[in-house]
Amino acid sequence: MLPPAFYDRPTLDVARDLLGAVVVRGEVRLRIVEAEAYLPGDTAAHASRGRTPRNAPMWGPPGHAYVYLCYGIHHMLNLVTEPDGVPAAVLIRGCEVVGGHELVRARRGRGGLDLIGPGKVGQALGLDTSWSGAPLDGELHVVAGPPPAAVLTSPRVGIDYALPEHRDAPWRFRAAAEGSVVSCF
DNA sequence: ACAAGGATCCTCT
DNA sequence: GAGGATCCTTGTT
Repeated sequence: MLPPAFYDRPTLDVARDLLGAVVVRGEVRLRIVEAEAYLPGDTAAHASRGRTPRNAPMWGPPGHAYVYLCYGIHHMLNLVTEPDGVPAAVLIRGCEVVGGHELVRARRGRGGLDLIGPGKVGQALGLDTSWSGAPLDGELHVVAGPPPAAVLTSPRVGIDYALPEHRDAPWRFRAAAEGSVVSCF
């Protein structure tokens, strides 16, 4: 499984390198195909408005989860990066189911196995805010996987409130679908 | 103690 | 393509 040192690096590098890796909780195994970086000093990041009980894990040691509730419904999974004391994380925005299909189907209901969208990832893993701050070395962890053949970058989603230089920064990373040409952006 | 809004998803038209 | 769901976190009174 990926060690804390993997996360203890510049967040943009970690976000890109997470593509192809597999998030594991029990039977459920999800290959990461889309992620966004939230950097120190980034006005799109929760951490930019100061440390609060909710976002405290972002300041914590690397290799831990930061899970929060969005729109009262969706549990978002982030992986904390950079050294202890530096607030940064990678949001897992999209995955492919590579194990535990039945459990994912049961958790997602009619939603099926499509896991493009951070809320769907949290639901497929059965996460809630009690997982926030959990180390990624136990029931929830990440293992290495084959990297994608190509990586697409684009601006991040849903952060219109951020300063333009952060709103427009290409800090969203997506694995190019196998056999596809560059498109969809 | 209160009000506002959010790193979204699903359904319906 | 638009709107509602849904509730916690946060900053303010």
